[in-house]
Amino acid sequence: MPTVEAHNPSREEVAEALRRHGYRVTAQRLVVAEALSAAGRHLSAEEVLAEAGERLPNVSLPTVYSALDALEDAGVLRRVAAGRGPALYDAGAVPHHHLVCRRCGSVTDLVADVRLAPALEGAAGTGFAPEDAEVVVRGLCADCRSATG
Amino acid sequence: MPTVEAHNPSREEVAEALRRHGYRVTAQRLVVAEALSAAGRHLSAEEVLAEAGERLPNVSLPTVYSALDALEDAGVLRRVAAGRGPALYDAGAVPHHHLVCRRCGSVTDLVADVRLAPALEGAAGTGFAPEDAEVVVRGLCADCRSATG
DNA sequence: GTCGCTGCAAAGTATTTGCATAGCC
DNA sequence: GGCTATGCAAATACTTTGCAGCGAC
Repeated sequence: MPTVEAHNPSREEVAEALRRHGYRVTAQRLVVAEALSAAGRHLSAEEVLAEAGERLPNVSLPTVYSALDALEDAGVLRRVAAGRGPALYDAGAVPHHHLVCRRCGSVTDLVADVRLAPALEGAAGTGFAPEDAEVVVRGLCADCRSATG
Repeated sequence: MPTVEAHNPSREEVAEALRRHGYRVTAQRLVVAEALSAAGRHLSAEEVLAEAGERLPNVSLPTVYSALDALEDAGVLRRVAAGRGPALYDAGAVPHHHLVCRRCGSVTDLVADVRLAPALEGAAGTGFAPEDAEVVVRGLCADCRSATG
């Protein structure tokens, strides 16, 4: 159950975004985007492969990585700044915040109303071209907190 | 030139923090903390090894990782949520924000006044024990912007 | 004196690259 | 039809683990 309601872009919208950024539209890329949307949570490349593999045979891990790169560049999904372990991908086009556990590396969504405009303006002032911003809260998740005190 | 003035904790303060968290104080750990402070920017484990190696002979990469783990747990430094490539470490005890380039993975500091209290409160409400929070702005750095349009 | 930390080597995991073929535009 | 993306295999990059000896407490 996702903490944030995502828009879940349609195949058309994904295809459109890919074309607009100069990428070709392939079945693999659409399936990868769809698998991530359907999951409704953060998935690693390997988990994406498992999901996508059920919808399309003979999908390989390198292809998943390649598709994730293209989709990220097209703005359809984003790579989540995880702690340790494999990188996680997030289907949401809706920006939201993340809770990262310092101990186990888990990443969960957080809904909070934070005014990020000052950060975006400050970024633009340094020559950086900001695209989106999120708050990353680091600490201990409920499980790790009760386990280690 | 660091964008944020760090406090650069003394050896005593680092030793104190290690002891308080149940870690032993070793020359390697002090040197790793010192190398990171002296650099005044984000370093990868390998870069830390290069810096530390000049101050202490026979320091190995696994020891650097081990020292970084202990120091992070003791709150002396933090692992920066980087994009691609090796993880970066930040000596600053002072929380600040980061600009992450989606293209080249560079991470630079950002000074901005953002009210993070709502995020911390929201996190605490879910059972998560927040320790610190930062804003991560994603986009294209000046170099990548001019290179690819 | 005990137990954790280091150094070295080696393994393990995550991600990228090379090359021939298939498929989008 | 040209040129990019795929699939497979192999390589690379990063980080962790195992074990014997040293050193902090």
